[in-house]
Amino acid sequence: MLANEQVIDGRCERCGSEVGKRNLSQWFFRITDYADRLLDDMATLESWPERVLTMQRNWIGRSHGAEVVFRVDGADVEVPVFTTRPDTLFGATFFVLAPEHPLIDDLVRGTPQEAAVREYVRRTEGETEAERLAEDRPKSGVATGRTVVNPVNGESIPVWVSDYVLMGYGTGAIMAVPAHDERDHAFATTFGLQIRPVVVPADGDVDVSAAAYTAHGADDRMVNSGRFDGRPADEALPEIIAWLEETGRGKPTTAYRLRDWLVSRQRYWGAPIPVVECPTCGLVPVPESDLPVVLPDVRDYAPKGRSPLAAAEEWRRVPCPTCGGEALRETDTMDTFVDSSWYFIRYVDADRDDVPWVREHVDGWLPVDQYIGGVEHAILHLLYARFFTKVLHDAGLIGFTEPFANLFTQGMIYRDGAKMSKSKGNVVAPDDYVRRYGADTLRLFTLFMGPPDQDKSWTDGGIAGCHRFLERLWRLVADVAAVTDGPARPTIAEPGPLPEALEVLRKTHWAVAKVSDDIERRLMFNTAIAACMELLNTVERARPTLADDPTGRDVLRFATGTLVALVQPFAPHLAEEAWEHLGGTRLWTETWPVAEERFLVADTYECVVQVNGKVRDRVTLDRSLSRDDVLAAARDLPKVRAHLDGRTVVKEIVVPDKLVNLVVR
RNA sequence: GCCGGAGUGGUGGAACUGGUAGACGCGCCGGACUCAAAAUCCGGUAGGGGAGACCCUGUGCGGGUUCGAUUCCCGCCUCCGGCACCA
Repeated sequence: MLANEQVIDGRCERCGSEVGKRNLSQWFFRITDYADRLLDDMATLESWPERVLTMQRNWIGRSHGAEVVFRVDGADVEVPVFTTRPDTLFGATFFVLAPEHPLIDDLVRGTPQEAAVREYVRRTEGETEAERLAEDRPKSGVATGRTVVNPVNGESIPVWVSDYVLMGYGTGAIMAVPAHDERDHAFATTFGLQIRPVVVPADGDVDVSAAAYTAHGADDRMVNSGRFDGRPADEALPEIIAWLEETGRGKPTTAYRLRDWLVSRQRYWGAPIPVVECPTCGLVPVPESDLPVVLPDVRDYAPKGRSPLAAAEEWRRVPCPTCGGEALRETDTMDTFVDSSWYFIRYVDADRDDVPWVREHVDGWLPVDQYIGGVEHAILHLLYARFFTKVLHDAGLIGFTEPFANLFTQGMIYRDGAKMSKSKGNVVAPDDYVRRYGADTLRLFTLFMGPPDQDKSWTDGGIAGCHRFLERLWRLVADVAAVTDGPARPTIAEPGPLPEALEVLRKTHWAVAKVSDDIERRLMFNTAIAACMELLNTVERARPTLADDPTGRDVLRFATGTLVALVQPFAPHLAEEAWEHLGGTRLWTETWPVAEERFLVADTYECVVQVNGKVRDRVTLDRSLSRDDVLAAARDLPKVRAHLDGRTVVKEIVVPDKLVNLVVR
């Protein structure tokens, strides 16, 4: 019913009910075939957040090592194991099979241990996932009474069965090296098995009776390892792998933590898996001309351990696409993550009903330039979508191999530790705040709280401040509309005589540049909103003066109209109303304001003057001054002079239009 | 345990490319308006010293590079997130 990724602490990530085990034949996507490409292509995802890439990397969990074949004593059976530490092969003192290992039956049949082993296997099968993964769980296991031969030294070592070995990773069997693996060490200690060190640090022996020696010192040497004795461990490792390969007892291998993607769901809502089961032909895919398979109408949608579709008898019965005989449809439906893995491709051609999409259209629009989603999708949706894209590319259906060129992950909002999300019933109920302050205030505040990629804790405090800002903006608009007229945002050719007019013009153009950049490039809505607040403060301060002058009134209108336009993305309702109040019609059809270069740069700047790196004074200087003039002006400042008195200037640093630093001794 | 991310005032956060630390907001303090309160407006608000002009200290801790470090490098601490019996 669920994929590995959808089980959190042994519970369903959606509904929280306990996950149980049942044997079912189900459908998988072979995502493991793409493990290497999913990993390696991450190098091309330069702008993806590091944490997402890391999570995917961990999830795929590629590790290089070797497969080593052990032969069962007294039987013509070979059991391969996977190890990342072939250099510790000589230290293998026992061997462990996962309880689900298919070989167990044959190994114990008719032996005195058969009953005990079967009992143990039965017990572990009954355990829930949560029980089996519980932390600090004491090791359990049972001896089979059988032995296998260690290929490197011919030694016979006992075979045990234990649930600390997972059937789903590697080969479901391990060579146990208690001297150099913590888990094997714990097991050996529990059952009194031999612990033999084979890799030791250069400075002498290490006590492996208390704990495993798992470090990889650069000077580690081999001991108890036959002809490798005394060799540096890091040199011996590749030699042992080469030797295993030459003698046919092993080979280099790569193992992955990633499992195949279980897509079968025994639910109604989901795309039916388009397969027909025919008594004569077996499993037959539904021909393309009959796709898509559409869900039947059913009375009862509730899952009851088998798919609700199984009850739709008429829908199930179809002629076999191959032989035409009586056959039955597959009744599993697909995981809904399957749909979200390619919806963005379908969006490009959403109104077609003959084909899902036309390649030329899709290649023209995709990959998605900027994808935005929550971090919670880091390893589910985003990994699946990448996988689908590669599969569709390999099938020649699209021309690109990664779906999302740039990824931005927004943080989550928490209150009292619970996340604010659709699926968790919105702990911070927006409705209350919408009722109290309106949707504009809520939206503005949500964006003002901080950078959108960070998690946030909701606090009621600040929202009133955002509401106050919008009220002040509204009052400004009303005041300006009352004392001026003309277009909502007039064109300003010259600032006129008032210094306030120039200041307001500069601030307005500064805000346009800042807000545009914050929205488009930086995705920092909090600082964009702060810039709007600054502009409001400046305009409000200058308002009485500007209102008394004809050009000033134009500037006032211009600044106010611009401010309204800049606020529009964050508070659209109020902005539209305000725009109309200023005499405009539809703000959302206007073009975005553009900052004028001539108002962005002033003739003067405030030069910071440091002595030995410490700020001692500031002075307003003309931009046109030469380096020498700047230095002279700086040195002439009384406060600076006091710090230079009786000392020698050994270095003068001038950062143009910014600061001067005088280094004295 | 492994892997990521982050530590800045009372508080959310800002400082984008190594160049004025604390923008903007909240809170708090003082003032104006008011019979009073609310709302609104004005001023103040990193810490310490000083009557004051000013001075010193300060971006988790300890070092380093640099004329100059919240920003770069090395070593630690703490918190958050992901994975976790993965051989």
